[in-house]
Amino acid sequence: MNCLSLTNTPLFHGIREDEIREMLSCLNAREQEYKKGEVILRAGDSVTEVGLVENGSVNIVVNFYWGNSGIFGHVTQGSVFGETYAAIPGKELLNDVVAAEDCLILFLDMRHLTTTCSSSCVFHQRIVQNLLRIFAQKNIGMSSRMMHIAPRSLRERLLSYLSEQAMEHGSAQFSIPFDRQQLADYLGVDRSAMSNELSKMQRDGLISYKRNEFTLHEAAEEG
Amino acid sequence: MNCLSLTNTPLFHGIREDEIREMLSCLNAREQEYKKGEVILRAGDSVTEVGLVENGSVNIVVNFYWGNSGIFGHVTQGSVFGETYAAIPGKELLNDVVAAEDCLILFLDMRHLTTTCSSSCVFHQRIVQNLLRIFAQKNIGMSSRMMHIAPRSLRERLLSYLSEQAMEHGSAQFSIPFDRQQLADYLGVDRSAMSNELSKMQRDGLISYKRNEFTLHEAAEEG
DNA sequence: GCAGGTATGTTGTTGTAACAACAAGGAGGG
DNA sequence: CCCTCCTTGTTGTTACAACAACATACCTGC
Repeated sequence: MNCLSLTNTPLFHGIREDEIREMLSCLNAREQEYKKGEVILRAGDSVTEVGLVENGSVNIVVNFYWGNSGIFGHVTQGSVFGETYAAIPGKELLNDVVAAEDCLILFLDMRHLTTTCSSSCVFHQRIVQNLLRIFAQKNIGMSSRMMHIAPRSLRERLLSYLSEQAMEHGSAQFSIPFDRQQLADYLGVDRSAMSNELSKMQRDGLISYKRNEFTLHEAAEEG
Repeated sequence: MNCLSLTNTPLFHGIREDEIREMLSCLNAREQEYKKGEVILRAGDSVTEVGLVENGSVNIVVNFYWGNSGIFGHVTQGSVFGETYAAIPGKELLNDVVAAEDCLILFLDMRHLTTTCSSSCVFHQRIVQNLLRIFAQKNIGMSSRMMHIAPRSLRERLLSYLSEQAMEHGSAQFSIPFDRQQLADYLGVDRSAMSNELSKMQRDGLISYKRNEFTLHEAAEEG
């Protein structure tokens, strides 16, 4: 049933399967199955556990005051949810977590995760580092997206994104991991408007591109 | 010189001043002063330490490919910076950290923070929990802002924000912590356009407000 | 090579939000 | 009280991005 090897999850990365099995009881872990559509966590709950998706996937659902709701995140096999709220004791959950398909969730108590027990301190440390890394990666992802969405104009958003990509690749020439539609969604703009703006930027000599291959040009080339 | 009590910082919260002093050597801590404008961390650096602002404040500065740059964050006394990158070994910093004024920084090695030493395990645990809380709060702040900025239209952004505020206050009537300009900046829109939209929404019967006091109305009231 | 589908680019129209400029309320100080 | 500063609301104009509809390029299986 459980096809997922916990060693390969971000949370247990660096710990052997047999060591994990040993830890689970000490960690006060519990497994629970959910049918598609079942609510796993509800807005208003006080969360003390991290949920690890062993099978299937879950949606993060936000409910608005006027009754409508929207899917704000999707957590797939091997990833965790609820960690943000579990890390702030007493903080009430602001969204629902709903099974996107039939799924199996492993719940781990946050306090047990972060508190060293007598038997396996070294693994606790490892898990803590993994947890911190998970948070940090989420943080980086969100803050760079924020950075790109902050400018008002379409062109500035594109420049901000391409600028960062160039930085990351350490080169003015690179390929991006998105197709046009995905990039548009990421930047929160319309796809065709974006395509349009890209070709204007190319005409203006700022960039050149072919499909996903981009090259950034110098700013002031007019001597 | 050091007017800041470390006990009152989010990182050392819950640990007494004298206990902190004891820990600092064990934590491999070092203090360093910077003059206004000095670069504390530079894009491309590999960061292993968390910086705690004991005095003054620092700016997070992003450099774009075309030479321009922008201030993307401001870290004040008692708060930390660099924690995100220190939590991901090997990850290169994507922005500069610059002294916004003369300042004193306490550097703490991330590995020492998260690795229990023989003498004071209980405080390490506390610090780890504090670190996780710091990350989690940053996460919540960013993801809710992302949520509000995601919609294209001004009205939807306002509804998203007001909806969340109602949730948090547990009531359809509440006051918001922003003035109009701050709210506009937060939502990434123009202030006057927002004021305009707010009055339209009031005319449409969706909400009513007076200054910072808002009341949300039912969606379908036509009976 | 051809057919069908998908991804990308192009164009024109329309709505909406930024912008600018100003009016109307408070709040605080002399 | 008057004056000034600051915040908020209002209006009209303009620029720009969403939208729709279509054209072209690219890919895949046949």
